[in-house]
Amino acid sequence: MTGFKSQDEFYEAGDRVYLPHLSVDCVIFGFHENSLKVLLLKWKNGPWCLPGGFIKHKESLDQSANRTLKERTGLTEIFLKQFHAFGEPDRENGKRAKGSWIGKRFITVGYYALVEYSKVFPEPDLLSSECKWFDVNAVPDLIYDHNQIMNKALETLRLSLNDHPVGYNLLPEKFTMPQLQKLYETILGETLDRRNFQKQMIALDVLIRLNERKTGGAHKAPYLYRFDKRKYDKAMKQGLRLSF
Amino acid sequence: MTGFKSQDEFYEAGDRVYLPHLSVDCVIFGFHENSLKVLLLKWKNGPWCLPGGFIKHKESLDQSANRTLKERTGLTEIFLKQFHAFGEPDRENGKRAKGSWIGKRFITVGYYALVEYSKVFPEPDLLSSECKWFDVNAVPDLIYDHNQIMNKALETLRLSLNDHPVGYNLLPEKFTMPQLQKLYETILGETLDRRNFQKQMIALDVLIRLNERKTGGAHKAPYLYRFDKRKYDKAMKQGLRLSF
DNA sequence: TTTCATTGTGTATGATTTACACAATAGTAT
DNA sequence: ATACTATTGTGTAAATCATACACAATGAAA
Repeated sequence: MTGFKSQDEFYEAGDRVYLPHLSVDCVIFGFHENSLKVLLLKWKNGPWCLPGGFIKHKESLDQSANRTLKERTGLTEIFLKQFHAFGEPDRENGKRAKGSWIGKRFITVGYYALVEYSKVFPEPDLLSSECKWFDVNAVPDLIYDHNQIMNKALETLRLSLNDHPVGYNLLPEKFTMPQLQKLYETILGETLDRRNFQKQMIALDVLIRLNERKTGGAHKAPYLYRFDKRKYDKAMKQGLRLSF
Repeated sequence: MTGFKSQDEFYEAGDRVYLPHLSVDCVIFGFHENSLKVLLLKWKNGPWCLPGGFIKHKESLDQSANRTLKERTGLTEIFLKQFHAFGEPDRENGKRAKGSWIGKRFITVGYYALVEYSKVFPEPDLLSSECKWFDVNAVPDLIYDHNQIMNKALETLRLSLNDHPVGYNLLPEKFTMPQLQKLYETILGETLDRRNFQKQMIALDVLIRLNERKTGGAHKAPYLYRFDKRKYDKAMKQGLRLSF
């Protein structure tokens, strides 16, 4: 909602800047304390919703989604992927502001993002009072069809796990094997064998084990790893194939 | 373009019926004479393009795509799947009709369909003079970004082959194992081992071998098969897993 | 110093995938 | 009629991959 000073101004004049009937919504995933999180916004005096935005007249869908993401998280150059367009005519039942351009029917294009939790500083937008992380298993009732959109994003993420080693996008630079495994287990919603998991990850040949261990935990200190960017990019181009 | 009597009327008054800035485009795949085909339209005095349509004010995206498909092929209840939305601001460079609603920028939602070639009777629309099948390997230069849209559809189809036994949608009711294999080979763009292919297909347990053979070929007559709808549907629900 | 939860590591078994060859047959050519 | 040719139908062995599983080492906390 760049360029608007107030909510009223946005309601009245948004259609000079944005295409009518079209929006993007972002399902922003992060990983923290062994659980998968999603970033949500709370409307002023209203329900929670996915962070979204509109499409400027000379802007691509991807640019619009990136802009939304930057405004909510401060992040640029992050993993962002379109996954589905939602266009039921009644998807926004109960919409207010009937008269305004924004009260009209909207088709929304869903994107999901994978971000490093610790690098995000959630920022509400003009219309919202709060912006914060929720555990994906404890998402409240969202506005319109936003629960459905979120679930579809999660499903897409699950299905694409085997082609995209998501650790690279969701974990901090240095991480442990148990952390990486928890990430997979959280996304898949099932537990995995520790030894077999490690074997497969090592076999991908995109990880470097550092000569450091993560201390501070109450037990045996695990090794730290990082991704080998060169090998990672090469593997991505060829298309990975995992089997969980 | 239901309801319009002429091209002029459609150009002038389309925006009373359709949402602005939004369209759907359909990549309709068929299989004939051992090659994968795609159905294209030719604009009057213009280039070839994908069959597309617009979204009525109270219509969902899926309904709009289904309507387009029905109008071009006569078919209903066919396999139709949304795969991507295309929204570059310059994707329609060189567009005519600048003044009209239709001359404005459009975001298009891509669908691909799998249809039985022999059941289709291609019908041009108001704006086009021809509607016919092209081999996917011999598609002409299409308007705007339609080549890109088609390629993305093909890529999506390839990636989803292992979850959707496409034979059911693309082949006639009775077909031979070599036909089914050719279909897979054509979509994947690689050859497969004959015995291993058959083994996997049989193992899916969705095929019934008939006590008939296909005669007329110059060589040994192959058995005919058909899908066992019950088992097929059941297998679909559980999610297939092939490995080509 | 003991305890406890967690980490690091290898092998054997079963399942899956791949590679591969020869006899039967339906038309075609002679 | 006969031989020819391209294509079909079929099974097994080897290699690869996925799975199941246990014990010693360690770091912090008690």
